[in-house]
Amino acid sequence: MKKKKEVTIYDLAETLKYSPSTISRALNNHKSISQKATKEIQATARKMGYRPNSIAASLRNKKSKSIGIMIARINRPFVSTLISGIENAARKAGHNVLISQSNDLYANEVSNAKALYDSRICGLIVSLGMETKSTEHFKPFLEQNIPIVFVDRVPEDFNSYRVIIDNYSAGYRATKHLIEQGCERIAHFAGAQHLNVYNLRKKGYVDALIDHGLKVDESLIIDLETMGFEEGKKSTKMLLEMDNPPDGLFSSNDTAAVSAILTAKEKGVKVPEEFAVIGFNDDPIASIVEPALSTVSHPAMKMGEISTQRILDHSSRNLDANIAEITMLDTQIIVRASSSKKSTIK
Amino acid sequence: MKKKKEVTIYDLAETLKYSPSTISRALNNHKSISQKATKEIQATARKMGYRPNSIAASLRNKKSKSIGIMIARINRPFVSTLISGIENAARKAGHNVLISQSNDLYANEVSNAKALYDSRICGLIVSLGMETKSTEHFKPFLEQNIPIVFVDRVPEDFNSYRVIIDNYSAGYRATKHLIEQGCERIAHFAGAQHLNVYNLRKKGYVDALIDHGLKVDESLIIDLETMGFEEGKKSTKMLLEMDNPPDGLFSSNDTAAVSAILTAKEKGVKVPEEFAVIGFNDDPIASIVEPALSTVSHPAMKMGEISTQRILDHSSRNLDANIAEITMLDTQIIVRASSSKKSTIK
DNA sequence: ATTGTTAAAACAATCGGTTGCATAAATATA
DNA sequence: TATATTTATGCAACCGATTGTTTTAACAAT
Repeated sequence: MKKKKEVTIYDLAETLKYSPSTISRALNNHKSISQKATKEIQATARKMGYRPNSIAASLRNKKSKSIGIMIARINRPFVSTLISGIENAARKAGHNVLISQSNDLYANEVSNAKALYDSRICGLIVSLGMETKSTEHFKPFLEQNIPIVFVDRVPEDFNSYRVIIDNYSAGYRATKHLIEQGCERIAHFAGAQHLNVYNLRKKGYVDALIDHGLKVDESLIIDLETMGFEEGKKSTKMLLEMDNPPDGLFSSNDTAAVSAILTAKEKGVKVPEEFAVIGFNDDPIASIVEPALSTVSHPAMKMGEISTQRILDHSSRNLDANIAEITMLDTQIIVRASSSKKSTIK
Repeated sequence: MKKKKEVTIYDLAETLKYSPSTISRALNNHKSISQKATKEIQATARKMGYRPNSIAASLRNKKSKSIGIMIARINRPFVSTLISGIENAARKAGHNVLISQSNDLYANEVSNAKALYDSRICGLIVSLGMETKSTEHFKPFLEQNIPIVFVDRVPEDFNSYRVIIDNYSAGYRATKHLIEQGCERIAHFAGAQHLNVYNLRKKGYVDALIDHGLKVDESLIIDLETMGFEEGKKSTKMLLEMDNPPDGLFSSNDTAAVSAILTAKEKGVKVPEEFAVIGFNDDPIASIVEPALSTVSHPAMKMGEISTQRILDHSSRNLDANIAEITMLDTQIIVRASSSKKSTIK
């Protein structure tokens, strides 16, 4: 219960017979303070165990050095890696990282936005939840010129920074890869279509089929709601029990893709020979499942770093938050055994 | 660049002809303010778009409503789930969560501790990094009566809250399980021995062998430094190429256990018949590998929630941080195919 | 009508830095 | 030597909420 008294700039001022303003400036290496005084003050600060109170500074500056994160769930490989990238970059720049997760509930997203706003974060990084269709709750940030960076799952209609991958191209290339492996009836696990990531992947898939002279069969396209394991399993069963089952599958995530592989094997359908599969994300499970899952890799860590950079730049250059700078990153098709009908890539 | 002016309690005071103190009390539902005034003030606050400035409150209260987290790496299944649990519980209580990762570097851990301290967090949740042997950098928190909760990887010599699992018992039971399945020469992948989690698991392993009349062969115990995939692979090869190879393996994490399974299969060694394997953590890869990996499950989410609760309780009941309350949670042996030599559990 | 009691609201200090402006001291210029 | 200029430091207001201590008002008791 006895707390050691904190050392403040006032204590330093008294000890050193300087004014608090001089102490403050010296600690911040302000040029208008003499070398001698600066050195002396910093040395004494260290000696006396001075620790800056960043809350006080934030209040005065009307802005904290904290970056807020809003995501649906932290414990997803992609998301946790994204956060890791954000944290690394932020920490290096002397910023803190505040996280909040919505658990995919819109109401939580709204209240988290409020909480982060009240914390006077200097920037916000968001990947939308499944339920989110409105973006009203982000407006207050722009009104205070607090930059928002949308990552991966971005809204269509909101003017701000975006750090994304080319989902259309990724979907197109993943599908093309299956076609090149000789697939002729390719199914697709599509996610919730109001989320642009899933929507664009599906578009890429459809266009790839068309461009290669394959017909688009709506019965092979399944909009999985959660893209979860059980859902994938059920849909795979359904697909494989069709009169004219597919010989390939492009799943918009790895979880569903892995469940498809396991389900196919259970049913005695050979992967990739009779059923080639490619997923999306390159989660750890992708390299463990047998046959190993071909997939599309996301530069998650890099996306986090870039998002942070956007915010830091915005703050330091005093930009207007009401802009729309889009950063689109490359994805990579990772070919593993689950789709290798022709080559003998393991 | 044009920012909308923030509404403060002073604006409300002026509009409503009340003093700022009355406004503040009314907004906090203080009993000394009349029902009528409280209602009127809260209504106007809403109408005028008032948002509390939690920074100002923190400064005045000398304490923020933020819980700090220090971990080695965010993008690990156990850690991200732990954080998820912390965040859920904290958010529910109106607290923010500040994260920091050390990437397993001691220097980072020290500087992150400083940064969090400067942010005047109201509590700290820590899982130690691989390199950490000293705990000096945590002392300042206790001096300010800021509670520290160590989770999972806890120090031996630091008096504070701990939320842990019974690693000794888990190690003992995991090993016993292999013995019951008929294993007679059981190897062990042990982690860095200065970390108590690995140390205790090893102790449990050793004692289980002894208690069941098996001899402890030091050549079967390998202290993997990072417990990573490649390291596991190399060590598994080494083990299986011994003159008298082991017929079972208890690995202190799933990553190394999975690599062992894959390596054994590559070498034509049958799992579990010739080489039964059990891991630790119940990562997603454990259920995907074939044969599915038996393992020990951690209640990661719950550990996060409990840790948060410790901090909230501490703050609300104004306790002394210099105490050592230990919460030990149960683990569960999850039996899957990789260790099922006898039964036919899938 | 006077004093006592209670309820409601105001006053003013405080938290710990930051910063525009004023002032003092030191140096340069005329 | 007097004045202009530069350099270094101090003064004081400010950020926005909180809270112990009055003060004021309203009502009850005598």
